[in-house]
Formats: sequence, structure tokens, C-alpha cells
Amino acid sequence: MRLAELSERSGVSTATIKYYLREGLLRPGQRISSTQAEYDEEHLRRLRLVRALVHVGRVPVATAREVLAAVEDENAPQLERLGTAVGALPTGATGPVDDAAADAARETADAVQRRLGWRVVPENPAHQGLVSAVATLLRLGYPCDLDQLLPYGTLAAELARHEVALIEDFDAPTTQLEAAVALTVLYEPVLLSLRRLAQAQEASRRFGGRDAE
Amino acid sequence: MRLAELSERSGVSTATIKYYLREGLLRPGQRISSTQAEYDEEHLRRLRLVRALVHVGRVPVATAREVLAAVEDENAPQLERLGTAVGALPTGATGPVDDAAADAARETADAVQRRLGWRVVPENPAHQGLVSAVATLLRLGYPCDLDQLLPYGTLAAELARHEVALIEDFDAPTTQLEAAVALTVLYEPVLLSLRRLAQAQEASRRFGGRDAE
DNA sequence: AATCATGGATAGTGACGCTATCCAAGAAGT
DNA sequence: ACTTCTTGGATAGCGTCACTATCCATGATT
Repeated sequence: MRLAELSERSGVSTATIKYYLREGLLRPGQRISSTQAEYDEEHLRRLRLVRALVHVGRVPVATAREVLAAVEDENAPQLERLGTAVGALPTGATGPVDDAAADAARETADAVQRRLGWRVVPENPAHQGLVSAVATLLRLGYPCDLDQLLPYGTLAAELARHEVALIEDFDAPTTQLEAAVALTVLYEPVLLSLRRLAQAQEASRRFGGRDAE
Repeated sequence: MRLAELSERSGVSTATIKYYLREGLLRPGQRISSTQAEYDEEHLRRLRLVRALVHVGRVPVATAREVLAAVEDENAPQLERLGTAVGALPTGATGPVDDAAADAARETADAVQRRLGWRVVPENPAHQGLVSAVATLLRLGYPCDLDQLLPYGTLAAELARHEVALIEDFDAPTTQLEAAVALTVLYEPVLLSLRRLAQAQEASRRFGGRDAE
């Protein structure tokens, strides 16, 4: 398949595909002649994944490149590749602040993880994301202590068990990593949308109305 | 408190505060003279909320204005204000597509909600977000059927009960709405970070290593 | 009286994700 | 062989977004 067909089958303009090629999000096609290259199903898959990461997962293009590089790095052990790939994904973490709220947030975050029997890794981007989110809540004066967080943590653990089990169903290591990245990123909007729907449901149930849109 | 102090106490530059005033995210201060205005604690609270929405919740400035306008609209019934405010929040939904995947996604989304006893409101932005996320998953060839989604839905329902209960603790209607918006948006990164941490934990447990960063 | 800060207006900036235009080399059609 | 695409590669431009910098006249502060 040549560029035009790749474009047609993916719904992505050739200009954009060229841009992704330039940015290293897509491997160059197999050169057929000095003016033509051939793309395969693998390219199509990859292109769709890139689109999903960038558009649904709001992953910046430069970040997507890092993530995909880690997925493909056959020289590192599986678990490390996974860590690098998922660690590069955006978490909404802001830079480190030194603040009463930040300190309290760090303590709460650690406490939740210890309580759930998790190993606390402060360098983990997700850990930093958690701290910065909790700190923001505290700064605004909303409650966000161990008791508030525990239900979320417990549910997160349940989801994780479910998801990791799903990933094990894939065969090839690279396919597994790809699935891990895709499922991590793409189930986020699923989870958040369901939460919003559940909130609307619960709000209209409690506050009496018939409909909360 | 004058502009400079508002800036200092919030950590937001005066230029940015002026920008927010222009954009209608902040009400103008009480005019003291033709060249000075006075801001109060309420302005500070609001400013912090705006910052949190924009930076942590990645809510576009223009959207934040709509959300806050709904929160403050004292002419509408509470539940409607809530619906408008939360409905304006971004969901990662993309425009409507007509696709085999989109059709299947719509069916799955409806099925989950019916199964959980929720009223299906297709116009709800969260509903559309769900459909578009599920469709993306399906297009990439990942499983996303009723069985996959049910655990997420069940957990979402649990969270929602917990959160709506929290909101009821606030007194004034406007304060409740503010809390609803803040908690909806700011618990998202908390939930997602916890999920990532749980995944790392579970991955390193299953795939044998000692650390998934 | 001299200096400074203020709010308002307006234009500019930098990052980001494309998008449009050129171009020479080669494929395809006749 | 000759014309007419089409291709991949390079480069520059565009539109949006969230600020940010500069100016200004008025009026507060010392």
C-alpha cells in the first residue's frame, strides 16, 4: 500500500501522515524506488494507534513518540519497557511545589498506597500526578484525606487486576505493550464518562428532579 | 485587596488576572475610584478555582467561563444549573461519526446503562464521550463489550454515590454547585493516577519484576 | 511636587498540531 | 518516446490557545 492508500484507509490526510513520519511516530515505509515507498498493515495499525493516543488520549505528539519508542525497544526487558512507556504518558502533574498543601498531599498519597499494600515510588509520574491533584484539592479547601481516597484506591486496584489480566491474553511482547498503552489511555475516557453518567444519575435521584441531562 | 495583592496571594500574575477579567472568568472588582478596584476573598477563591479547572482539569478558558456562568446563574433551578455546568466540562468526545464501530459502541453504551438501571440520555456529553471512546477501542481491535464495561460502570456508580453524598455536606446552593464542579474535575486526575499506580503494582506483581517504576 | 501603581486597551509571543506549496525523480498511460 | 500523473521529501505558513508585554492617562502615595 502506498501513501495515498494508507491515508484513505485511515482517514488521515497524506500531509499529516508525512508529518507523523517526520516526527518519528511512524516508521518510514519500505522503499520501492527512490520516489516510492510501500506501507503495510502494521503501519496502518500504528497510525490508528497514534491517532487514538493523540486525539482521544490527548497525548502530545512528542510524548507519543517516546511512548512508542519504548514499546518497540527490543533491547530492554519487558517490564522496564512497560514502565517507560506508561510513565511517559501525561498525568496532569504540575511541577514540584513547596507548600503546606503539597506536604500534606504527599503524606496522604503515601498513606493510601501503604494502606493498600503498594510499594511507594516517589519518582513514578503517576505518584507525582496524585500528589499534585490532592494538593490542588486541599488548596481549594476540599476534603481529600485518607478516608476520601481509600475508596478510589480500592476501586483502582480492582480495575488494574482486570486490565492486567486482559493484557496477558495477547501473545507477542510488543503486542502486549501496545495493548497496555492503548488500554491505559483509552479506558480513561471510558471510566470518566461512566463516572459522569453515574453522577448525573445519582444527582437527579437525590435532588429530586427527573433529569440531570 | 487590590490587584497586586490578589496576584501575590494566588500566585497568578496581574497580567493573567486581567486576562481572566477580560474573558469574564472573574467578576470585576468593586470600583474604589476611577483607577482602582477592590477584590475580596471571594475573588481569590474563584481565581484559585479557575486555575485548578484550567491547569489541573485542562478545561479550556472559554469553557470554564460557561461552566462558572452556569454555577452562578441564580435564575435556574439547582439541578439544571448542575447539568449545564457539568455538561459543559470537556469529555474528550469527538464529533459524531457514522461507522460500524460507532454503531456497535452506541449499542454497548446503551446496554451498560440499561443494565445498571440508568436513564439513557443520548444528548448527554458524557454519553457521547463514552460512545466515542468505545468506538475508538473497537476500531483498534480491542475488546470493549458489555462484559468489559460493566465493572467500570459498577465502580463508577459507587464513586458517584460517594461523591454526591460529599456535595450534600455543603450549605449554599452555589457553594454546592462549585463543589460539584471542582470535585468532578479534580478527582479525575486522582482517580487516573491511582489507576496507573495500581496498574504498575499489578504489573510488577504478575510479570515478576520488583519494580515497574 | 515627584513618584508610583492601577486598570484598561492593544498587540505580540511561543507552543502545538497540522496544512499548503514546491520540487525533482520516477511510474503509468498512449 | 513522450506526456501526464503521483510520489516522497523539504520548507514555510496557518489557526488556536493561553498567556504576556507594552502603553497610557488617571489618580493614589510619599
